[in-house]
Amino acid sequence: MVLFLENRRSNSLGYPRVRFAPSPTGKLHLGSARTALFNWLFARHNKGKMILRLEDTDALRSSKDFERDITDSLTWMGLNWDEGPDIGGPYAPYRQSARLELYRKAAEGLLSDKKAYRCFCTPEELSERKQKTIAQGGTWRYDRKCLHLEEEGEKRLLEEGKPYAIRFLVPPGEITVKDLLRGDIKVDSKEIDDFIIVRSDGRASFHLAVVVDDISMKISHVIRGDDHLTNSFRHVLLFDALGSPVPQFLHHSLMVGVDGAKLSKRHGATSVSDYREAGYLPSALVNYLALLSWSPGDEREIFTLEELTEEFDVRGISASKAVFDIDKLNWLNRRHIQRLSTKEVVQALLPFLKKEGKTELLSLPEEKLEIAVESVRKNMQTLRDALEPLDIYAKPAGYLSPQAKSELEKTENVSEIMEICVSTLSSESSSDSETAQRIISTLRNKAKERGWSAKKVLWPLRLGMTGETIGPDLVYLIMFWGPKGAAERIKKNLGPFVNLDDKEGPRGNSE
RNA sequence: GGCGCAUUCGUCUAGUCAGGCCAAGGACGCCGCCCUCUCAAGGCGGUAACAGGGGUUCAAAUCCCCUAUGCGCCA
Repeated sequence: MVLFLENRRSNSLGYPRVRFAPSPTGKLHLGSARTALFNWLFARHNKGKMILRLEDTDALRSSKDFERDITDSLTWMGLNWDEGPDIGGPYAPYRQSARLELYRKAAEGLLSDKKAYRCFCTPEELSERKQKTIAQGGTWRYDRKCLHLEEEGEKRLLEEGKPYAIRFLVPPGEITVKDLLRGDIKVDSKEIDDFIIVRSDGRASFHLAVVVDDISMKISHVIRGDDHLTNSFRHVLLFDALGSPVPQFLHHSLMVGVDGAKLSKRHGATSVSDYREAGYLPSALVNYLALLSWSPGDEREIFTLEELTEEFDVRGISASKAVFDIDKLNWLNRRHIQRLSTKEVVQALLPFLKKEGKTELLSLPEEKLEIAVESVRKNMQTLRDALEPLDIYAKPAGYLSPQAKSELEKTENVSEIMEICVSTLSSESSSDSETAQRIISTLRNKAKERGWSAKKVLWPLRLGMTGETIGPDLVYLIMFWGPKGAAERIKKNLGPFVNLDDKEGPRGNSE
């Protein structure tokens, strides 16, 4: 992407100040999380400050639960903030519901400076005039009917208590948004309506509130989604009208679903907490979100938050939309799980084991649980992927799945083979990895002596020990149960199938 | 409807600012092979793209113009 970097600081503090300003009207969305990440990386890389501001003026849709989900999710991802509603800061308060007075004052100031005016048009009147204009083939803009109200007329309407909105008087000329990714974006102000800054119910519009907050919180860089690009024209106007320098903008692309539409519920899980519960590591999610639209410029793909902080550069951000691809996230999650030690994987897994009520596994001695986890971790894409495979260690002996049974029925010399397995296992007693490996190679040799393939012995061994056709590597199974324990399991699982207590098996003792 | 932004393999992207190193590189996915007691994992290999059209130039994915498409915002 072409560069449009400027060193000019837009605040007077000499260090960058960025903000993440979610509305607590839903759980933290992946798209918002990506915006938060870009802000955070920008702040941390440039030794600036990250501000969390809650845009909670919509009392009906905002809730404390959502607020908690947002802060918990950010914290989980490792994205902290230097100022915010919970920790305060020099520009408090950090929630818009506590800043209404500021917006009211700003609106009054604009009104008395003649940079804004009262509009008494009702939605019905507006819609009627709009329809008419369109029917005549025109392009509708607010017609400034109320800008031209006689003083007397306005006074009368006010006295009557007629509700009014406050509109910003858009000055003529060209408006420029300076964007770090896209350069100078210009538009003729004729294209911009005299937009509403205070609604008829007295609430400040999004535009007014954001700009007033960004000014008073001395925000130097506004990093947000592409969907705000054309809103920024209005914001530039407001910064000017309020006598403030305009911050540097960066509008990153939107994250969309496979169908190209903005990522939403119908694409499946969309909140950070959904992914947390689905067994994704925060480091993997962060890595994935960063890699969507950002590239270090070389071929590296696996990054920790620390590495990203070090490497992050807005020049690496792409301006085009990014399709959310669960396959790549899965792959990255796998890689991040692989980077952990087995002890760390166990730790990450504990909440899931508890939640799923895996009490047999939770009551295992630490080293047994570690062997179990070690044996399944290479097949894990998500933490949840460990749950089902681990069940094999929780099941008591005395069971043969239909598939395992049918496999054993197909096996020739099954009694002889099982007898070899049991006697080999019984001759060892240590549960360490070397012993387990030695048992396997002994069995391989014994197969070879008889002119058999290794599979001829090892496959029935698996079936006999686990009662299942699929499961972890044999070495881990032997380590987990111990050689003697493994032999016992074979006897119990195969009890009704072959008589192993009888030293003279059906085919006789071949050793 | 107006305005704005975007457009390289199915997907994420490198390359575009400083035209030749690009018969376009990497990664995910997919396919195949190897490994192998199972399921996998892993290793190796393959597949596949400069939206279209004009121009500028000795040379264009890269510069200019037009068109198309997608998305966003405002109503």
